[in-house]
Amino acid sequence: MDELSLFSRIGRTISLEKGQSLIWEGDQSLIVANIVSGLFKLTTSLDDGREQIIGIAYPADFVGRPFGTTNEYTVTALTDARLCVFSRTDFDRFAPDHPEMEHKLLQKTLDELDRARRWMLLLGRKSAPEKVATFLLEMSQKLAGSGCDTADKQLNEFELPFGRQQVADILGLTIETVSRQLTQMKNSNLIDLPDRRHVNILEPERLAQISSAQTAV
Amino acid sequence: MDELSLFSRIGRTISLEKGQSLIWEGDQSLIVANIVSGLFKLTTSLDDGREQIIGIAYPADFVGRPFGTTNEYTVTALTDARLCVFSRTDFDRFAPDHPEMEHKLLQKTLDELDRARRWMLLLGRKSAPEKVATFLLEMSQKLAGSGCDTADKQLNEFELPFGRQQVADILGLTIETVSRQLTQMKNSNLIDLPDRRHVNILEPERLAQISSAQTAV
DNA sequence: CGCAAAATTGAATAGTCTCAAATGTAGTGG
DNA sequence: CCACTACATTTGAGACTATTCAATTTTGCG
Repeated sequence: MDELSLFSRIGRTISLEKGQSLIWEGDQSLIVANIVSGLFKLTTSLDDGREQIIGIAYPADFVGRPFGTTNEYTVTALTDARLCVFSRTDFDRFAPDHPEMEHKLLQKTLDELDRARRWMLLLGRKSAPEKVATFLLEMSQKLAGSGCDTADKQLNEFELPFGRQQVADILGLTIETVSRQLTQMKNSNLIDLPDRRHVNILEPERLAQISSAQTAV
Repeated sequence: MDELSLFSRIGRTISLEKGQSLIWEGDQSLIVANIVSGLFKLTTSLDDGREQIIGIAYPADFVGRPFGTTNEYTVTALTDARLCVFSRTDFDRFAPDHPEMEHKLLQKTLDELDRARRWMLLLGRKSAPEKVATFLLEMSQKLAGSGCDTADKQLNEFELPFGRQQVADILGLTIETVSRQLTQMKNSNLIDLPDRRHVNILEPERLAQISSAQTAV
């Protein structure tokens, strides 16, 4: 990310408080940004308020729509956060002259596309128990990657960075269904829920079975 | 696409018959390809056979996973088709030296990501009637873009390149539900279905209302 | 402690799916 | 040209899952 640090000079660092939005769906694409710290949700909504979380952005992730005129989604801070913001036109001019940066952005975008498409299978074809199980396993893997406590590939005890409604918006369910599935899993001793933000996976294998993981051939 | 034609020399053109697959989910990513002619579906499946179509690829589209080891989805021809195929390792070596090509690929990938995310809203939050209405409008727009008959922005009479089961796999519904929604729309005189592959949109505005299109602010 | 927000629980409903049967369509060979 | 077959689609009835709406409980915070 050498060139990115070079590029950083034409950007400016800003802070956002939890709940504030950086970009709105439907607005003109005026800025792009690199996340320095904090967690963001990317969302689209329907007129009547139904909302779908279409992505989560972590530190080092890139948000905004370069080379395009319109933002297709809203970007909102889930925690207090800091970003390095660039004007989109500056970025669009700068990028073609810095192929190494574009290459990295391409790789990130390809990864994001794979993730989005994997999630489409969940949204279109999985049942509520399958959705919740998949979500919990995915979170345990993602949060393990950040390397908090152990160097394990999976962390069975972790803090959820989302409220129940947000989990529902990620899975395409209602908050009530998410709640019911979680308590049911707790009652089956698959997981423990010490408080509403913490999850403890007691039986990862059984949870994986429930999640209908694709056959790793 | 000048550099692409240069690149084409290290690729070879192949033909696929309707129904044949070029790439399998879970397999190693050995090839990437440019579509010359024909239509493809990108799919992921669960163990028990449930399938989700996560994308459609048209001529000039790029398929396969560069800069990665595993294919996350299956690529299958929906019609007889021709492609220009490259070994992934060749492509991966070639690409970083051809920033203009990478730039175009980045733009395509960003567009794909936007489309995938828009579809996540449909899969996660829309009802069956909304899904079918959205699908019909999207198809009429996409097929109008190819410029068959008129230069209109929307073509109200068109041929569906999918069977009912494929429509179901695109929308995350069952074939029966798709069928019921279509006949219901036909009975309401919203659309006409001359034969099972042709659709005629009689009332685009009313269909747009049903589709719960996002507010274009 | 008391309040507002978040989460859980319950009962009833609606919507989609499942399973089964009937109908329609395209392609083949007589 | 027609009958026959295989396959795709439609239709129907019933079951079941997730939603809706309402009420209750829990949590975090001033």
